[in-house]
Amino acid sequence: MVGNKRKNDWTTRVMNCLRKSNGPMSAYDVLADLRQFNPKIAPPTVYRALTKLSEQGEIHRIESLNAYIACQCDHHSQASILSVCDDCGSIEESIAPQVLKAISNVVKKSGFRASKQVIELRGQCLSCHEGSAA
Amino acid sequence: MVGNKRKNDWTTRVMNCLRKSNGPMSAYDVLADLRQFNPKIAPPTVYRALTKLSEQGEIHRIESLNAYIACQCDHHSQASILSVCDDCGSIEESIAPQVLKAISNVVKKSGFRASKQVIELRGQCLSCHEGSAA
DNA sequence: CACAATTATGTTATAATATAACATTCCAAT
DNA sequence: ATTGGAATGTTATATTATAACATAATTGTG
Repeated sequence: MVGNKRKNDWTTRVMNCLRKSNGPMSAYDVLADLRQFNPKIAPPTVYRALTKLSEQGEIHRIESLNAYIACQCDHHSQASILSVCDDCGSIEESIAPQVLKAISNVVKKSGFRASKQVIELRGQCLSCHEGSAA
Repeated sequence: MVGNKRKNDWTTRVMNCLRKSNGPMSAYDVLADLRQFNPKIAPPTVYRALTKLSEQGEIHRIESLNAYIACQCDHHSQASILSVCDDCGSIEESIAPQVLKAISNVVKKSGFRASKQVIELRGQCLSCHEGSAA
């Protein structure tokens, strides 16, 4: 085969699973879902797929939730802000060039070389706070 | 008692433990350390203390490491950038008003209300990359 | 092709992180 | 002293993740 891709492998199935999901899934949520294809599938298979997809920027690991979500934009491999609604669990992904710029301005001073950025917001989405007292 | 503080409780001991540490500690690292005061101490005690200290801004939970570190600045409760060196494990904390501003500009548009920001960088600190090919 | 080398996948077991649920103690207010 | 609430202790278990090794598929080379 020419590329490094194969049809119907677990990586593809994990990707499909996350795309079908309305929200973030834990690795074990994904595992449960994949049992439909093979009831004997084990955690390492899922984690390997999640790692690969994450490296490729096709999914995001939400560090503050220990959960995973399909990248919602086309800017794979570009850092984004993940806004997690603590009420409804929805995730919003924002492309954030201004934030990346601001971050690079800050760490430039100290000489730190970032290979990865984690930017997550926890709070309430618009529809969960509008009309409420909070 | 007047305030809500007590001397020599576990919260204080956890705080001291993290302050003495050179770097981030896992909850179980802290647990092991606290066994010197009471060999029978159990995880919930440590997690309760970590939660309380975290809410007060006296320590930071590093989400991408599942570890904890004493706040290194005096700006408790203000979001900061945590730069994690993947080579030596050191953590650098930067106060980041520009970043907070940039983030607020981004999410303002969508109506998301952030109650907490997680901003973490993974990479190499200055002393770990200077003089190296990378 | 035969074979070795490499990479991917499967499998078993266990490590590491975190919390639920309930019991007990402490202490303040009545 | 009693009660009510908060903090702490205790037991058990849930959740997340990886180590270590086995097997199979793929590729490169003579």
